[in-house]
Amino acid sequence: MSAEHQLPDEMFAGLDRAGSVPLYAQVAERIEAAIANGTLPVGARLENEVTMGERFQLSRPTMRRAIQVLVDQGLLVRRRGVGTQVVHGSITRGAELSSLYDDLAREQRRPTTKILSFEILEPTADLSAQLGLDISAPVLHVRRLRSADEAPIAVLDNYLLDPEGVTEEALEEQGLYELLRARGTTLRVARQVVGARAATTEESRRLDVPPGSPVLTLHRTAYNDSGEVVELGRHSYRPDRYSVEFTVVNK
Amino acid sequence: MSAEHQLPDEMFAGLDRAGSVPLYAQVAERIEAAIANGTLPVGARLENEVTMGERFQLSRPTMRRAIQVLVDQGLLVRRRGVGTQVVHGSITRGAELSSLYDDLAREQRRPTTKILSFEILEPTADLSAQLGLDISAPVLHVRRLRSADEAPIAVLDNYLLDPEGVTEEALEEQGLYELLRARGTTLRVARQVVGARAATTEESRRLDVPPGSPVLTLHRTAYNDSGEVVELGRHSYRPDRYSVEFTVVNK
DNA sequence: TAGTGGTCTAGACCACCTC
DNA sequence: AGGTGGTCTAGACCACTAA
Repeated sequence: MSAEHQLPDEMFAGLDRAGSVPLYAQVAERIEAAIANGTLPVGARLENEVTMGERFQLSRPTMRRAIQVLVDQGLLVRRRGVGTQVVHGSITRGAELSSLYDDLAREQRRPTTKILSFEILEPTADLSAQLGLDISAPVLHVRRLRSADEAPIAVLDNYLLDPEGVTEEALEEQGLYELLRARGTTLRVARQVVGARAATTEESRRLDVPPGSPVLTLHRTAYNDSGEVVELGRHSYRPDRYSVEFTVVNK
Repeated sequence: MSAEHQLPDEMFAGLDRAGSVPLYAQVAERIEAAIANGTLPVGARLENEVTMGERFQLSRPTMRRAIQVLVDQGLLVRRRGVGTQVVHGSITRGAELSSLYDDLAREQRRPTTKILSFEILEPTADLSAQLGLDISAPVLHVRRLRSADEAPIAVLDNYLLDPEGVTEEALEEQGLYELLRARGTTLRVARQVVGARAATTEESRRLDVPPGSPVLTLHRTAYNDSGEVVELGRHSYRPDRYSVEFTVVNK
């Protein structure tokens, strides 16, 4: 049906085999760039993976892995016996394990944070019940107001199971997740639930919306690379200023 | 730190090498089951991949692939030099490319559907603008009310770019996605945006909630395995009865 | 029938972490 | 130093699609 799309030779030259970036990642980047800049238009059918592997001077498994990265991102679709094609429509990144602060910074807006409260909670049965988690040591609870370009966006409640190294001053400056990275805590997995409800009176005041108007809620449980819970998020967003976007791929 | 967890020999026996289910998928299923039934408790460290591969009589790449499936699902975390561990906390599946109907059926509730409207829309500039897509052929628009156990859950607006084979009667019986599968349309990728807003007057009547109360909205664009748009969804959920859940993995 | 992607093997070498 | 996962190779055979 659709003709095969030939890519220029330049694209296949000069992979860095010595550096620390894996070859499959370098190749995936190049193909993604080709899609982004129109070299590979939407709907185009790519050369087959064997030929592309030869042009990159890569083995077939490595070439396949590069393509798979983009399939998992929802940029390409593959069919046995047919080929690989670029998905139609604008390219949007899926949900990432980043914070709202990172999201806004990426979009070139000026995010600001105001700390509303900053306190250590003692481990009680009540707290465990409220968080749905067995709490056995003091927990840091932070409530913040996140704005962009002076406009309020979200009220963020976060519970840190290990408060070490997190200060009120640092939080004013950078995102919580950036702070955790700096501390050596790596977040590997997060489970998120998105819902909606009416704003509480405090939320309506903070977000400058009428009492009882809708807010978008996001509950997040984040795990470190040992699989332990390190952080809980309970966030409320102004729905006219924020929404949650993600891509789903059928395997 | 944490001791290695030994798995019973039975678990490694009897893979089906002749059937159509890939070996890596069979192995992933077994490990997932072991996590689900407590054979592999949360936080447990697995044997290393080489040993497990030998016990399954699999090559290392195949064993790795099986493990990677579960890492991508957020069930396992891996660290070089350390090992593979089970993530703490309850196991929840990530967002899948399924419909609300499928979700409810999986949870053993009795989903019902009432068709509110069923019409073919002619391709006009207005429609293209409304859907944010270039519409050049007639489109099927369906509005449905989805309930479970008699309680209304969602108002579903769907736009099918190729209406062939979809009838009002069939939609009463089965989910839209099931119907599309039966027609030979496979949905491969979907981009989704979750938001919130106040219910319209119709929504408040249909969902039996006060006018202006919050609804959770989900916009979905679904693509077939040629990467073409096949369906658009514009859904409004009663937020006390539905939320969107997904897992994010940092790579 | 020819061409495509999907699966699987049996190695190799390396980077990283812990002791 | 020893053990872990991460990357890469060079093949093989198969399932599916389209002409």
